Amino acid sequence: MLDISEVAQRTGVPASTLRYYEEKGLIVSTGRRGLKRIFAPAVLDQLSLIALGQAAGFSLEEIGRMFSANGEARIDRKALSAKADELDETIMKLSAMRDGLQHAARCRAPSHLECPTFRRLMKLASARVQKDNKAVNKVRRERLNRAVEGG
Amino acid sequence: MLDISEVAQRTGVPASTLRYYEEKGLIVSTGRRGLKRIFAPAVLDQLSLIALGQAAGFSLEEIGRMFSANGEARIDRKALSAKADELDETIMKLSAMRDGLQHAARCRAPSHLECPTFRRLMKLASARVQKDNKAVNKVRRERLNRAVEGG
DNA sequence: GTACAACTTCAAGTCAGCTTGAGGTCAAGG
DNA sequence: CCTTGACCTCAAGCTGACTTGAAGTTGTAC
Repeated sequence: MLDISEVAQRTGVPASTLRYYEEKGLIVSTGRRGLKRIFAPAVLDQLSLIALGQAAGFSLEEIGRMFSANGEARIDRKALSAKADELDETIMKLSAMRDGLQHAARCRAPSHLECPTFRRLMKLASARVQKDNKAVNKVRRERLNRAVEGG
Repeated sequence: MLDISEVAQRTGVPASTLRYYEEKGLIVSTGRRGLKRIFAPAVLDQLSLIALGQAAGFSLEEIGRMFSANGEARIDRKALSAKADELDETIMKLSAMRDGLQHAARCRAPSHLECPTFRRLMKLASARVQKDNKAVNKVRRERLNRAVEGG
């Protein structure tokens, strides 16, 4: 049985975040000693699972829907497979981007704006940047770096 | 010369966003007719460039640093190449994730938590999920979908 | 038995990338 | 000349994932 600071120390997840996750139903504490939360060691696995989900680009809400908060993280295999497919699509798109950027870096056109390949990429990127924009971005790559560091 | 609604219509970027981008120095309007902004057609390219950058996962700030706001978007080839490499790393990591998820979906272990491959993945993902977490996530895949739609 | 460090709750703040709303201006058409 | 609607500004609001701070509680060491 672990107290919150032990969990924090072992996982690198701050205590404030652990409380937040519990509030959101992503993890559970198995009891209290006075006021203080007590966690079962299984929570460590839970947290790894959450980190995995985040690194794969899923929101906490999605992660919450993927598996239960009590130690027994039973993931629906169909859902997992669907997520893998989603990820695969993302990967293919990012690959196209990467290739475009690489081309632009090598390309000898006087300006990227005059490089046909670069323009094609730009066109792709600007196609249908419609409404329904909402939240944010950025952390993802950082989180990924921390998560899978070393490949 | 285009007014803001024409730019909005042609690019799918809302007027409010265009004003926001101008405020942030990502684009420039070439003048005013009365109060109303006037844009040079070059802004359309600018906006494509911004969309491209966002789709590749860069923040507006990074994008701003990569090229100037006036039509002449001269991108440093070295920076481009570096970004491509960054993207490549991201892709490799996401690929590892995808493979892990696929494995977990097929794997016959009673619970994913008992599947060695899945555990290895989790370990990777949870390694060094340290401090310095900040902003958000999520939109990225969506934005990418809009941006590169159709691969 | 008392000090104190470590916990607790709850409300508010942060960040990016925008959107929304109130209230104001002004060029063009009738 | 006057109306109108598209534009303007500025401030505030929104989402997700947390963090921070104030104020209260408490197991443990002395």
